[in-house]
Amino acid sequence: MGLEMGDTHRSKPRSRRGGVRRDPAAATISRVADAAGVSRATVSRVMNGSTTVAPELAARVRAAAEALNYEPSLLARSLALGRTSTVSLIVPDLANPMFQDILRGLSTAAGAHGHRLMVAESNENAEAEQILAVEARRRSDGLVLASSRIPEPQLRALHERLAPLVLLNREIPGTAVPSLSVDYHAGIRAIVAHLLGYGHRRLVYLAGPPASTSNTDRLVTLRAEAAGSPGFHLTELDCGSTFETGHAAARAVLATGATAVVAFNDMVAFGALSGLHELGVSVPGQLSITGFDDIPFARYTTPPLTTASIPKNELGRQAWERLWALMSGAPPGYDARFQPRLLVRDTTGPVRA
Amino acid sequence: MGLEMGDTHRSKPRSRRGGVRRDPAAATISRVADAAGVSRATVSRVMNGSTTVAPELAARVRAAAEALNYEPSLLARSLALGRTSTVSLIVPDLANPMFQDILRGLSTAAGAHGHRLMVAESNENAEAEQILAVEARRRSDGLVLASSRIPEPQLRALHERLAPLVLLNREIPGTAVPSLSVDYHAGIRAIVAHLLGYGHRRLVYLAGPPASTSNTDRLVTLRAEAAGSPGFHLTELDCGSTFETGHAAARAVLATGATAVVAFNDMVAFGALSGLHELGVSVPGQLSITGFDDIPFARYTTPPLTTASIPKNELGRQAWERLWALMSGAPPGYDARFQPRLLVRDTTGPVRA
DNA sequence: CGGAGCTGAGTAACCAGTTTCTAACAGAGC
DNA sequence: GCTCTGTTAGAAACTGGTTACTCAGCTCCG
Repeated sequence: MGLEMGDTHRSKPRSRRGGVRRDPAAATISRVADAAGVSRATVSRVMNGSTTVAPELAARVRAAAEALNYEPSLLARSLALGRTSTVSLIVPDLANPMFQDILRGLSTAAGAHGHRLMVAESNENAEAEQILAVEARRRSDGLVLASSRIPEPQLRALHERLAPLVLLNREIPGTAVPSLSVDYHAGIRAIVAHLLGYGHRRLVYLAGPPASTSNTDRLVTLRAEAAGSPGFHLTELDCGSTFETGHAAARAVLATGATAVVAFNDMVAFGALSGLHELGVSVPGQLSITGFDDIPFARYTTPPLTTASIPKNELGRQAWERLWALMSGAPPGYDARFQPRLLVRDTTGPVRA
Repeated sequence: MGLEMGDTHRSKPRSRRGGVRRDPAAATISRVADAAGVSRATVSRVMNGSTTVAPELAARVRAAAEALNYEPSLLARSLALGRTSTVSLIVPDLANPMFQDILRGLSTAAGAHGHRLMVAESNENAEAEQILAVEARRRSDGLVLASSRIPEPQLRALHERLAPLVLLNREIPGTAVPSLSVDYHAGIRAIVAHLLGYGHRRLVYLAGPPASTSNTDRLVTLRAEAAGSPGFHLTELDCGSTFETGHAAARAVLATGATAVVAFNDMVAFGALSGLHELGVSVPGQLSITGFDDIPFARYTTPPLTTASIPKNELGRQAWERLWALMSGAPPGYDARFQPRLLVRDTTGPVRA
């Protein structure tokens, strides 16, 4: 049975009046309906697998769609359905492998539920992040903010516009916004205990971006530990979150006279390691270094990096679960705070006698 | 002048009949129009900065929009305008910093023209990439495929559906699809010349993903060089494109008896460097290693990596230019093939006597 | 043989915007 | 004072889909 170019149900002649200049050859549902000699409703039913269409009619519609290379407009579909089947993730720095693992976990979980992930990067810029967040949210059904740098007051003012919203490594106290985080306090305590155990008493902290709340967490704990242990001396050095900043800090680190370096994260630790190596400093002989996150290459540095591992993939996966619950009206799970696991590798050792 | 909750132009009562369950409190253009006592057309004009609205009316509309927290639906807007002001980028592996630089260049350039970038990752999977490409393209106004792993026949069959399309490190001969690429042949020749200059004659190539055309390019050139230089012996080792695969190849590299390693890219080189170090091999004393791409941390490895640098940011920026030309009907620029620049750092040295 | 029940497909309302056309009104010119 | 013209804003068509409602036609049963 061939295609009948039936006239019966032709939609009213398109006068192209209020229209927009647009590809006139583009296949739309109306064109397919005309070609198959059925109504738009029937085409829609066939395309969506409704069973209430006679097999022979359905075949004709499918043939027409095929012949015209028809693909339903996702835009129109989303508008009609009121959902895009898309969720967004915003991260401060895509270059940080930590966020990539989160991204993968989220993307995979979302994909398994038929949702696509859109990713945007704020480049550590809180202003840009706010704009991005609002816009990304408007184009999708839900939003995940990872390590948001948006200051608390703005975030608090914004969170209703962003819902359904899930936060990673961030929370808004007093609201119901689901939050998944890492216990940086515990991680830092483990690192400090490890270093103290090796006899280190003079530590230097390479601080991350000031807008990072997880940086604040680390700092608070370090100061508390320093205050609580007699003989423990802590120096703080403003650094950043990248190789470059870590590398650039090497000389300043040496100047502090510290015997161990607690870096904001693995990238900074790696940069510092490289910088110190260039200065002829042996690690861990002269100086111990720790990172944080356990990004993939941490175990391949020379020497392999002692760091605190966090469940990045799991953060992404559970972020999806919370978001999905929110979107489908179910109660989201309880907030979770993951405990980092100290991985002792070879950048830490006994303090030099 | 306050808000008049005028009734005059109220749109016909919404019977919620054909409708979808949806947030009934959501601010729409109709609601704003009602609140301001004007028509939807007027609200639209005000929101888009049309000057043909009386200032006092415009103010009333703005006040109403403000009061209702109105934000135009990007979906509806895109549908009506026939454009989304969004472009998509698909990469095989977001974890590769090389793609991040491309991403940044593209994102920045697109942003400067009021366009947003959506990113998706194919995980080196050609099947997934095809699906992603089609879907991403349908949600945006244009598409950039970076180092596409889609086999030539499929890509050729697909390229019209994907237009406007720009390819990075890939081309479809005989079509008008703009393509920006890196001259891997030249890069490899430079690397080989450098190694031969140091006296190396036995080289091993750590091959990248088989689906990567740039891997094929490298391989072709290496074989040609080997065939053309008497005494030049080449071994090929299947590897991959990540730290892990490079690391895992270390033992096999040693077994070849080669004096120099040409790695597919910097990540593989880094992994191999780490693996060799663990085996007690000194670089470049016993073995020289080269990478490719010059990703940010290449200069921070121990020792810093000799590699071929490519203009990643520029690839992204020019990809936008080509795409923008395509979208606005202008002639895209000529295809360009960028010449890598050899960066001699410290992982290469004279062959051991 | 007629009415109830079921099935299948069309009609039209709807999503939330933009834009063309048109009508009302005001001011200018004769 | 009347017509012509220019502005302004509303009505309605349009983007491309989905779906509630309706109705025609068939089957089945009393």
